[in-house]
Amino acid sequence: MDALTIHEAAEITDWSPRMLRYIERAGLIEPQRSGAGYRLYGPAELQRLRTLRELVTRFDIGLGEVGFAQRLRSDADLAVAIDDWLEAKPRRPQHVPAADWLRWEQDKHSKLLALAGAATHA
Amino acid sequence: MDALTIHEAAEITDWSPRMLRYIERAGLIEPQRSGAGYRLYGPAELQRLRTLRELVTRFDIGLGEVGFAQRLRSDADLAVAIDDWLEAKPRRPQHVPAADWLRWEQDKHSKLLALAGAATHA
DNA sequence: CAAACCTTGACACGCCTCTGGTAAGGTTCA
DNA sequence: TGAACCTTACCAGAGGCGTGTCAAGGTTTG
Repeated sequence: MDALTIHEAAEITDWSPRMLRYIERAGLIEPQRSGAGYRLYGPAELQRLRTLRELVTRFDIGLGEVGFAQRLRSDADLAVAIDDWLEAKPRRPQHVPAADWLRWEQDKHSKLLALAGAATHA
Repeated sequence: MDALTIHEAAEITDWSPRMLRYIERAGLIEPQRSGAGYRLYGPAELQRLRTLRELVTRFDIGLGEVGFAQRLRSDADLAVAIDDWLEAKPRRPQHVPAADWLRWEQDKHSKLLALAGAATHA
């Protein structure tokens, strides 16, 4: 059998068995199960566990962050909504050509100005 | 003067003054300051506050998430690293026999398996 | 069969987030 | 000047995260 049990996987990836279950519950790494329900970690999962550790320590992020990034790529509505909101910052992204930026910015403004107008009192 | 104080801005955006300060500390919306240090919210900030509220309630996310998305677009290294990790997700097609899958995995992660190889026992 | 695994569920603890307060002190303006 | 704002800096409390541990019970295997 080319798969490790949770304790074995934990040992060689330097996580604890507890954390392996936690990572699974976070939807990050979901190993196969044996007939009796035992978790079975194959080479791919082991590698992913190692790189996950490197990822979170290198950038000092949490598993929740990684899960959110995962959600971001599976939920297009969310990705678009957040991107729009961040884009609306009064800072011009460097990778957008000036002409495109301007036209896009005008579109956006026309939509928002109707709502924003009422707020300018003193 | 075309700018609101924190209490005024809070009232019309349906946040609390406390949360406006919190949102600022989270790096999401940083209003101008008056000479004496008073926060001054202009139309752009007010609109951004409203859309922020809609964003977090619609998708049930936290300010931390929005801040993380912001970090994601300003830190290319982070974005690439997370994207790579998510891309490497092992989706094992059910119709592929185990032996083929294993070889495919080895091709894909050939250099990584050198590290993982020691683990395949049991 | 018994040891040594595995499973889920729960309690616990420290730290962070979100949100509301309050206190001590500076600013604005009638 | 005094009321009514504003500022920062704390305390507080519920809830989530990261982690360990323990209990009750199923599985595997010598």
